[in-house]
Amino acid sequence: MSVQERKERERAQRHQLIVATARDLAESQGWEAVTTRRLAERIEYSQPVLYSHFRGKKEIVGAVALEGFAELTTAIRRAVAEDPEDRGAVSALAHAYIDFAERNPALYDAMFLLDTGLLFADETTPAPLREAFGALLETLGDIAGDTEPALFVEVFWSALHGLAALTRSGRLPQANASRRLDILVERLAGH
Amino acid sequence: MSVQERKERERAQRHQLIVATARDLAESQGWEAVTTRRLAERIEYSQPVLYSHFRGKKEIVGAVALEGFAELTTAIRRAVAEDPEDRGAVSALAHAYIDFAERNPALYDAMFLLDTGLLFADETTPAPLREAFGALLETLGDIAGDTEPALFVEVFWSALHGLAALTRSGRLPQANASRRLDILVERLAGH
DNA sequence: GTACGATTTCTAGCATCGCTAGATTGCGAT
DNA sequence: ATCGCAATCTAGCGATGCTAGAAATCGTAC
Repeated sequence: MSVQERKERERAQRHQLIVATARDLAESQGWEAVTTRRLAERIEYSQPVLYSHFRGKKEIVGAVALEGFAELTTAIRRAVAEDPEDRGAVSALAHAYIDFAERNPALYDAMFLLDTGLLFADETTPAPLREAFGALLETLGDIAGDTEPALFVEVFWSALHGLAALTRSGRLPQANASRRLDILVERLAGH
Repeated sequence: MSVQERKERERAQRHQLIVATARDLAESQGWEAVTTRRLAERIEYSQPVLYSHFRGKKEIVGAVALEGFAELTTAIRRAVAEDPEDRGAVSALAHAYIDFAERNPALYDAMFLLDTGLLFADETTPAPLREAFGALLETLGDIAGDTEPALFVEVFWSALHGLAALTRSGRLPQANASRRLDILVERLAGH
């Protein structure tokens, strides 16, 4: 049975190669440059191979997004751990979120902008998504006051996403991005 | 010179027909269904005619977006006028914004999601965009407190957009949308 | 070592996309 | 009625995502 195991291992490796290549390409030239032909050329296989791993391009973007959620979770947890005070933690979380979006624009797009078919708040929601939401809940739940924690987290997250999305698309000027974030945190977390 | 005038009038009419058709098509079947071929067929002209009015598809989407900004402005102003009390006005504005996004999803996408090449906060920013921002500023400026009004408005707007965008893309459940909005308004406007 | 059989991979192609060059038409001016 | 210009169309280019069917590869059995 060793042969089959090797094949599976190689398959898994190639699967990961596709995801990593798509991410690389997206981060360096934007998602519009991630075409099945370019992707196939980069991994040194023909296009149909992609379809033996993924249902289509959408699912490849989804796989990249999943990586993103895992990384966002650790980025948030790390930032909060460095500043565990209530108010400081919230601010650290917010800045970590925005930093993440700024440093991985294509990854962020895959997670929150592009259509990946990934289901959020649902029974079939992939673990990394739940985990990321959990990371937010851990620190933001404390300052929810009398509002339902999950709902408050969704609101906070939405506000962060709004800033990230509008800034990224050039609809908000790059300047004062940090001041905007501070205003938001003060109002949402304040007393 | 009446001939030339008639031609210009007809041209302007056709220009508007293209925009209206693109918007119709987008609102009824999504922007991915708005192709130059389908658009040309609907207006009963060949594709190249589109390019005698617009530089390309992007500019057509931009023209639709411009309509959206004008309509958003009146929607906000009307909502605020109906409830001019400070706190009520802010809540009315927020609900009007979210209602607008929900009722005109494709239009909203053109304004805030798709790449239209429209420049925001810039000298060359089209009037309807400035006007929309102005409408926000009129009511939100009052509750900015000691923070710079323009900056506060940007933050408020971002938060609204975050809610709208995540809800629209299915990343936030449809349920409780109104409660989320109330939480947001209370935290941003309250104190 | 060789030949078979199944799995893997590739070649080639489809329909569709945004966009454009060059032919063709139609219309106002003479 | 005819000419010339402007408006419009036909036809096509290089891409896109995706797939059917041919070709090659590789483990297995003799």
